[in-house]
Order: sequence, then structure tokens, then C-alpha cells
Amino acid sequence: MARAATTSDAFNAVAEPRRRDILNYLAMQERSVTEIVDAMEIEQPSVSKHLKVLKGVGLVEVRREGRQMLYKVNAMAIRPLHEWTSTFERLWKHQLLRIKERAEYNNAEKQ
Amino acid sequence: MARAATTSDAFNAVAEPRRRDILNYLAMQERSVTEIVDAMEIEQPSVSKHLKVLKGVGLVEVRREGRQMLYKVNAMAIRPLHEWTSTFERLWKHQLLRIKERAEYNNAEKQ
DNA sequence: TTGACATATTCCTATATGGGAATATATTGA
DNA sequence: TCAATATATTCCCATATAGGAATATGTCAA
Repeated sequence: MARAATTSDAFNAVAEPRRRDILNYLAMQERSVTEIVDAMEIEQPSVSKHLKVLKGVGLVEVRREGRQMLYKVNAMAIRPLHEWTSTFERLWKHQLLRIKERAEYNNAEKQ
Repeated sequence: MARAATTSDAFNAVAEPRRRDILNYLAMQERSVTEIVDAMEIEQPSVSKHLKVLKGVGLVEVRREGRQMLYKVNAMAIRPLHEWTSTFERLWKHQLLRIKERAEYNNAEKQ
């Protein structure tokens, strides 16, 4: 078997840095393809392909307005990623606390 | 250019569902390779390969104990994912609020 | 030293990728 | 209808997979 398709889920879709760039840009507001092309430094066909992947997993939504296609983020589709990472939050907070405690201990010892 | 390597960053590493499974399992506690193999339903060589990828991006840490290799999660490496997704939290909360408002409006109209 | 156990590596292959280049499709205005 | 604008698709290719199979490496205990 090969790697899972980029369109198989949001995890695979956002693994590509340029697609995250596009999502970041769209987080501000709805944008046309040309606006995205101008903002990022990617060729138009590449942007269209990335948008197709993002749309395929529901990370963006589109509507036509004249000749333009206006894309916007569907933030709900990012929630599963957020929730998965959140299950580890307790762990890294604990880790940070221990680092802090050790620093304080070392500081106290010096005096 | 092809797809970025699975070892290029945490985003690419966790795109693979089995690697997320392994991380979920390790979240509870440090585990040997054999324990992971028994818990998941993956062949041992595959587990070792996945662990290599996870280690390559700092998502797990290893120590040897006798013949066993004990792996544990390095939760700090998951933080960048959490933080990236958090930038969209405002958006989906807003989205949920609008859904709720619409539901309440429709309810009121029925009466 | 040898055998058993634990883990890692190598070789193989089908598969999907992302970008570049060229082209196709869709919409508008004249 | 035609030209211009906006976007999408197709074809090409080098590349890196994930899993299966086989094998190598490392460590212990006797």
C-alpha cells in the first residue's frame, strides 16, 4: 500500500504546507482564486489543485460570483484536528510544569 | 516535486492514521515495541517503521531497557499542530453560535 | 558460545503525489 | 459571435511512500 490520499481526510490535506498557507489566508475572509494566487507565490494551476483537495475534505467552500470563484474556510472541518491534539494538552502542560520546577530548584540552589 | 516526506514535520508524520493510533496508545504510558504490536493490529516491522518516522520528527522518545526499547510520547512536538488549529477556533465557535441562533429563531416561529 | 527473544533494516512494488507546461472550460462585455 | 478574463483540468515525471517478506542486529540467560 502507498500513502493515504491527500483527499482522504483533513489530516492528510493539511500536511501540505501550502495548503495550510491558503487556509491561513482564507481565515481572514472569503477570497477569489486570483487573490490567493497573488497573495501566495504559487502558480494558478497549483492553487486550483490545492483548493480542489481542500474542498474534497470539506476544509473550504466555494460559490461562484460572475467569473470568479470565491473560496472560504469551513472551520468546522478543522475541529477534529484540534480535538485530537487537545488530548495531549495535559501531557505537555505537565512537561512544562516540570521544566519550570526544575528551573526554580536550580535557581534556589545557586543562592 | 512529490509529496513532502513523512519525516519533514509533525503535520506529515501524523497524517498516517496508524501513527496517530500509536501516539494515542503511548499517551497513556511508556510502552515497548511488542506491547504496541500487541495493542494495535500491525506487524512488528511496520510498527518499527512508524516509530522511526515518529522519532524522526521528535514525536516520540526512546530508551533501551534490556532487550526492549521503550517508547513514549513527546507531547511538546504536538503543540505546533494544536496551535495552528487554534487559530481557527474563533471561526468555528462563531459558526456554531449562528447555527444555535437560527435554531432558536425557528423554534420561536413555530409557536 | 549458543539459542531465544526483541527490534530494526532491507528489498520489493503499487500507488499517489506536486509542480510545470499546455490546454480546456466558463463567464462576461462589446 | 468574439475577445478577454477567471478558473479548472490534463499530461508528464521524479519521488516517497506503506506494507509484505525476508533478514539483520542487539541483548540476555544458561
